[in-house]
Amino acid sequence: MNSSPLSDDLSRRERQVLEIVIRLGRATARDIEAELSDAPTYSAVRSILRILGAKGWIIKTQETGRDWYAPAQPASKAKAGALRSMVNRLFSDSVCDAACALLGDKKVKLSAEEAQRLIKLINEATRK
Amino acid sequence: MNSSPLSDDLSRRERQVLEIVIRLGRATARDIEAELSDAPTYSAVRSILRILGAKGWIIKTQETGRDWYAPAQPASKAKAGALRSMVNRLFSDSVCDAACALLGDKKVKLSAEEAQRLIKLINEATRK
DNA sequence: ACAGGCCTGCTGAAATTTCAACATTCATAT
DNA sequence: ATATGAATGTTGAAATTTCAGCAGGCCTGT
Repeated sequence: MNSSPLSDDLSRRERQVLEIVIRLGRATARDIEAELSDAPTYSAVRSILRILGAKGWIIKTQETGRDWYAPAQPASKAKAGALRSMVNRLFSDSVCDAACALLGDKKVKLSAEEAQRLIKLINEATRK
Repeated sequence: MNSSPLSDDLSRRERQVLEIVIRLGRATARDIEAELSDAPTYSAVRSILRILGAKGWIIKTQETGRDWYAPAQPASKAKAGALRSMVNRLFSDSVCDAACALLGDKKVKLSAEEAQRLIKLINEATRK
């Protein structure tokens, strides 16, 4: 079925690191070490990256002898996929319920532009 | 800071199980065993539940000698929190970007009621 | 050219997670 | 009242995850 990337296939550290790679889009091991709040050794970070590579979640490229890591899927797809997977697991796959939970938070404020962008998408997704 | 429930504090299995408890709202160990696609022993499921209890994520109540498990927070809060945490980690905390990723999926279809519900929330969240 | 620093690849051990088995207790139906 | 099936609590070993150290290679600046 639907592979649940950030959920079922990865250990805790692996997921943490993959999420950082996805958020940054492209990063070196040092970047990731810096992002990790409770980071272990640089060496350990690299171990995790190697595992993520072996599992096919990230790809490694060389540039002047330095390794760069990026999500195997385009970052936007990886993000959307992760979100959908969580919606599936937590909200019984109801995108509407999830979006409501997100937008219903009193602390969330939107600019006029943001509101417009969202409303446009909603209209497009509404069946006539 | 913001505790990242389903992210940093839990092992893979623990998160899997907690997500089920949150989705169901209230469940017995047997229920969870049934929901787990790659379930181990009933006994193992209970081990995980015990750990989740010790960590404070779920609470256990007795009813005619049977144990029921429920999220320590109301399920709706737990869900919203998990979502927010993912938005924070993957979308640099931009609720708008996350909602767009969710609603922008071509396969997502909304009913007229759903669209209305969302638009109402968006209006309320938009600063004048 | 070479020294210093930072990178990589690899390896194996510590720590955690995951799991199953066992003994015991409790509800229920006969 | 008691037998039966199912639930619980606990323990500890297997499996995985997590991590650090080391050797060697590649840039860079002097």
